Amino acid sequence: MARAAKKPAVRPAATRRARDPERTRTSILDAATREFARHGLGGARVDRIAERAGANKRMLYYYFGDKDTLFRAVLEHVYGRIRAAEQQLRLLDVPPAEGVRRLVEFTWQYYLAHPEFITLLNSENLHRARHLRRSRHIGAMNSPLIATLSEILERGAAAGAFRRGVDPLQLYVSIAALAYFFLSNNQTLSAVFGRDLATPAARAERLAHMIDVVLGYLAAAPGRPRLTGARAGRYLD
Amino acid sequence: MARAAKKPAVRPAATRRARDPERTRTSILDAATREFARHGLGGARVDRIAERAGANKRMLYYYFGDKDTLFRAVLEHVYGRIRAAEQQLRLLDVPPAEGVRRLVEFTWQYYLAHPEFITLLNSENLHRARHLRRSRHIGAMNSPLIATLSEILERGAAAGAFRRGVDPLQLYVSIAALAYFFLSNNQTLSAVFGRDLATPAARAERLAHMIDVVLGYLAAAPGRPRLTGARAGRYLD
Amino acid sequence: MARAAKKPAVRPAATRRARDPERTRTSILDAATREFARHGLGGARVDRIAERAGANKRMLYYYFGDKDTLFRAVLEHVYGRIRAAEQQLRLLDVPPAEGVRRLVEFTWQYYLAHPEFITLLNSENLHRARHLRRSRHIGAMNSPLIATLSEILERGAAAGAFRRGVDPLQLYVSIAALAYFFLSNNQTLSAVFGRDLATPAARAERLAHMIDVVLGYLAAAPGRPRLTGARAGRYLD
Amino acid sequence: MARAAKKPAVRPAATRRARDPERTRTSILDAATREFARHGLGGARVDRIAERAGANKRMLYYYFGDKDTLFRAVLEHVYGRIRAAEQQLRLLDVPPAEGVRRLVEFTWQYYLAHPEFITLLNSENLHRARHLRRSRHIGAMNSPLIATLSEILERGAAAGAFRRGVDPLQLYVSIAALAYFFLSNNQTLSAVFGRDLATPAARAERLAHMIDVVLGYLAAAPGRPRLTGARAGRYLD
DNA sequence: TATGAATGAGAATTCATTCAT
DNA sequence: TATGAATGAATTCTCATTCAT
Repeated sequence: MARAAKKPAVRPAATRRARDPERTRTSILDAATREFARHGLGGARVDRIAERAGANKRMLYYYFGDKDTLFRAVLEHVYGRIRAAEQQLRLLDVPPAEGVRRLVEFTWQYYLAHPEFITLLNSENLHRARHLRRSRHIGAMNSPLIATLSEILERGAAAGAFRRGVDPLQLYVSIAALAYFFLSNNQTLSAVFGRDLATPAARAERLAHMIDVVLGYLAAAPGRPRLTGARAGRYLD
Repeated sequence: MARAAKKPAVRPAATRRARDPERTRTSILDAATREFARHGLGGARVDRIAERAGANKRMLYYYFGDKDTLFRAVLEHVYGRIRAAEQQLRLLDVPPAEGVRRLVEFTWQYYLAHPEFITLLNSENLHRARHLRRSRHIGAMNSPLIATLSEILERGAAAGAFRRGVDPLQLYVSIAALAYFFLSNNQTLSAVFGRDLATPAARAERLAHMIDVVLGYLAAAPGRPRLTGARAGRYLD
Repeated sequence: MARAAKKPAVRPAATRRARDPERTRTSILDAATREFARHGLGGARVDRIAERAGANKRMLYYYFGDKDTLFRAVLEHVYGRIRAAEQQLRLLDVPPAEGVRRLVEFTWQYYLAHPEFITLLNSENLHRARHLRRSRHIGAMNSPLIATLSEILERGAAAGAFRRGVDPLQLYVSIAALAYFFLSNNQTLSAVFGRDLATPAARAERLAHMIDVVLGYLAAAPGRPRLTGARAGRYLD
Repeated sequence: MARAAKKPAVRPAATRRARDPERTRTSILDAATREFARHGLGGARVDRIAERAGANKRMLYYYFGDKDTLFRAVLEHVYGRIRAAEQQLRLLDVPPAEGVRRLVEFTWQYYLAHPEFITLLNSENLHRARHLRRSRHIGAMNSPLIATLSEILERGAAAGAFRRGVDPLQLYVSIAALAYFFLSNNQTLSAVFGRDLATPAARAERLAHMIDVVLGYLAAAPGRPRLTGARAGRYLD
């Protein structure tokens, strides 16, 4: 209805966006990943995403519906990438202890190389996993490494190198925790302890420590009294 | 459509807020803590804070200047509370292993009882510790437990119960990490693994596992080759 | 938040719309009739029309130019339909009173069966008949029933059954009014009077009343003093 | 959070809006009445309302919540006005026929003087009385004239001047209908019949006709067979 | 004739913040 | 110290329309 008569669009053909849907979609997704990672869901700006993607803001809604759905797409995207990277690991090709060490190193390096994964997950947790739960791809986000780790633990225990009764899920979570927390909270830790924990040296120390903790725990002499499985009941609130 | 609209405001003088500056300030701070914890800095709403505090929005500016400064005040507040709680611990009154166990339990229980601490820290890290660095009280946020832990580690090593060469800061961070990550990421972990990790049983399991990991690591037989301190250089990027 | 987003569009060639220009045009017109009737001109959405028509949005512009012109086409379409229906009436084949009764009944039933006619007319009146005035078919929208009614009134008066001096246009408008208003305003009347006026019983009552009014008026005893024609001057503002 | 540092507001005190809440509210309501009446709910623009009210757009939300609620407030407002005007009528102070005539004249003149009432009601009916039904004042919108009319009909029937068995609600609706439809649809009727129905003469004619119809109907000789009450069953669909 | 992609100007609504009293 | 009213700049999302193929 005569919505403000169009200007004859004098824009030269060169600056017009190429008709490449896939490319448009991808550039929006990349820009969104970056924006959400940097500012969180609440702080992210749709305008900035569109601008950085070099796309018309309208396209963002055309392809993704709305901001929340776009956020979900971003989550699925980054989960997809970490799962793809995990596929490359060949943890069962080496001795158990080496396999665990590689898993710790991989986890550490992945988080280090993909800081957006950490902040995106934090945002999603702030929102109580609202978007993730709505995702149809959620099943695919469950890491296949749990099964691999289970196998490693069994082999290690069978060889007498590892303690018995370790829950692979708990261990997986702990490995993630040791790396994730240090990086996620790097800024506040550095501020509070008055010590820059982002230097290469500080990082190297951290990785070494993490490996020590994990392997040290797994290798612990069996004779010692220990809390596991059944005895955990003591800690029920 | 449909939202709260101005009602003709006929509040009788009697119900008007008493002129109790301290109480006003405190209720604003509490409401802000809750709001920032729940929605993050970007998602928090000044209006909601004022409303929940039962204070006029203007008061918020009167006492705290602006939203960012209020957020900083909240951070200082929650840090103050955890430090106060830590003061109560008497970790040196018991044997080293017991002291460490108590520290793990304390950390776990504090985070569990104060979920706002976790989300507030996550928000602050998203903002690269911007507010914390501006705080004059930042020195006071450095936990005194590092020193205590250092003493415990020494005693344990001297008694032959603990391994040597453990960096108390790294260990402190690891203990925090094992608890923090599980709780901070509880929602996404539960969603992805299709397993409710917020149940009492799941929590009890986690705590037991954490204690196992920490004590198992510390107790690890010294004879084994291990990566620490000097050898960490291998992990420099 | 949450809306329809682009799905990767993998529609197989087979399901693609056949190249049937007339069918495309018709389905767009039908969808538009429905959309404009339901939401008014301002509330109607071009997207919804295209979607419901199963046509590409571009086609809508190809065939009708723009939203306003499409609205005009819809008006012409519905006017055409009511005129066609009126052609079927054989009001002069029966006695005058019966003819009038049939006209009232027809009017009532047509509006009842075509609620879109009412809301479309309301929309057009809101826009001060802007589209209608631009229509080239506007002449054809003048109901032939005025002439028929004129003939009926004359016959009735000649037979001493009807009063004299009745303006057929005024009567035609009144008959329409009695039916139209009740149906057009059915929702607000029902709400305000706290009585569902859309039930079969309420409708039957209304029709009976309307017939009473019209025939009662026409049959009114002649001797009584009455205001018509010349004396209407009294009501000039 | 440092939302674009405010410009020092160099606006002279004179142009600053007076702190008169009631006046602000009223001017918004008036502007909204006009805008909704002219463009319908869908076509109305919140910006235009604010501008015409001389108020900041934000105030509209401050006082009314959102566009829909504002529309509801407008409806309540105009209903309130017509009910107030009806209160002034003293229909029982004159003979029955004169009372009815006055009611018809009042209805006509009110609609004529308040065209916004008509278009607002049309809009509300387009939206299926959605806003009205949500109104808490809906009870007060039921005209007290129904009761008055009932009394008039009884008196007239007792005096042998009016027919018996007339439903006051139906008659009230018919009176409204005869006036409302002519005015509501004036533009399309004028266009279609190629005759300007907005002239003083056309209006005078219409009013005279309406009075004739209503009084003629009421005065109709009782002996004639007639459809009322019980016999209405014939018209059940 | 048909389609999916793209556009720019709005549209409603929200937000942190300030003013007048 | 406290309050309700007011502000202007965003912010998300929408809409009619056009382009390239």
